[in-house]
Amino acid sequence: MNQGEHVTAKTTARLDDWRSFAPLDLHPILAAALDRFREHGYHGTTVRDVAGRAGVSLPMIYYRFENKQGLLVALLEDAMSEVLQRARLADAEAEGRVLERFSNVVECIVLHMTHRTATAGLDSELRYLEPANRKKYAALRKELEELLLEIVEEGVAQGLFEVDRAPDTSRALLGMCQAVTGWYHSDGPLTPEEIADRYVAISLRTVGARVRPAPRTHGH
Amino acid sequence: MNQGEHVTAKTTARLDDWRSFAPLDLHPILAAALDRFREHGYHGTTVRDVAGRAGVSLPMIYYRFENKQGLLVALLEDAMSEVLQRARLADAEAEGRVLERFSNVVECIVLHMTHRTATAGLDSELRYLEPANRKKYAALRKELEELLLEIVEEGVAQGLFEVDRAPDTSRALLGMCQAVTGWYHSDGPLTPEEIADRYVAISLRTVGARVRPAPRTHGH
DNA sequence: CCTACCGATCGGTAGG
DNA sequence: CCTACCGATCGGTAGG
Repeated sequence: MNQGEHVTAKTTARLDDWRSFAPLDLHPILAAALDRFREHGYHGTTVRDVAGRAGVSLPMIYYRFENKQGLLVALLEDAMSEVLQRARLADAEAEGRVLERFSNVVECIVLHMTHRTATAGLDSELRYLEPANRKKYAALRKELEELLLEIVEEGVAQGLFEVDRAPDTSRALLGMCQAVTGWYHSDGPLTPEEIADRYVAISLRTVGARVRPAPRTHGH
Repeated sequence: MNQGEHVTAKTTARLDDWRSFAPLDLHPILAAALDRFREHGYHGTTVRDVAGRAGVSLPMIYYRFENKQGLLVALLEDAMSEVLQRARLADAEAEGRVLERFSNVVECIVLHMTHRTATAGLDSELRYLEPANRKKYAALRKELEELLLEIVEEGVAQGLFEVDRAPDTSRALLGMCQAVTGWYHSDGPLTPEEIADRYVAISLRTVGARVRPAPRTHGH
């Protein structure tokens, strides 16, 4: 069962600032797989394509990874682990102030969708994961959903937010953020930071936030 | 170049009530293709799979449709045409009352995402369309986006809605609705109508609608 | 509207 | 007996 040293995830570097995004430091094979999956989808990509683009032999892929599925698993889990880690930092930084917790987490998620569009956009390929792999990924995503839900519920409890149903609302918000990967391009008119700010404002309305925080400006 | 009588779209029946959804009356080949595309994706589906499930020979597929791409094109354009047609009816029914126009259109879009989850969920396969086909589909979708945007802008103009940027907000709303196809199941706890109602409420907050008399605590 | 096929390529693995 | 690979090819299947 256990063979060699397959690269699974753990490509993510240590994070100290949840707002800063260094270029993804992926194994060349994963970088190639990501590129092809984004362009042709999981099933539209051949392992030979990946090998060719990575400049390695096809057997090399199977030496480093269990199989084609292993490539998708590594990319998906890497991305989800990273955004989850960032979201927890963003949350913690607010030191319990609900409005700021909410704003930080939404900002962080949208920054992830823009700075990490390629990996974040792989979310739609999740259905091609084998059941065991999907379960692991779903568990990670559920943690993110529950973090946001908990914040929304706390906001309601404190009378700062007004929503009819917190679970529906937080799920809707997450879907709204995820959809950014469908249209964002790094050469578009808006920076990731601008988009994140706008989505924070939109999200605050969605939860019926009573107090509007002073607009944040991004200096240089 | 031109051969036979290819089924393109036009499977949609005439609509008189935008809230009622009859079962999709798809050509058996398209129904089979839809089933396989949903389960394995476009590239994960073989034309032989489709033939087998439809109970026809593989060449029969190519007799009725131009190629594999033609199956996806027909399904995608059919679905988008239908929701667009419904949205226009939903809009017209409000006879210019902005709050109702907005509520109707959002309700209608969410009803589409739930009653038509299979076809609506094919949206993520749009990137596999050849450029010419994608352009046609994108044009249809843009009409829906612009309908919603126009309503949001009118609401702002009339002082009924409060948003920072109408284009961002309406795009975010559409993404929020589209995401419903990712989790909705007909055997879940909520009916399409219940989900639509909840999304209307959420969306009204998102546009800052003065849906009920604002609590007059102090001046604003 | 079927049988019979094609050029090429699929994901994955052999021996060395 | 391990690692990092190679050229060649496996049994089957792809869209047409």
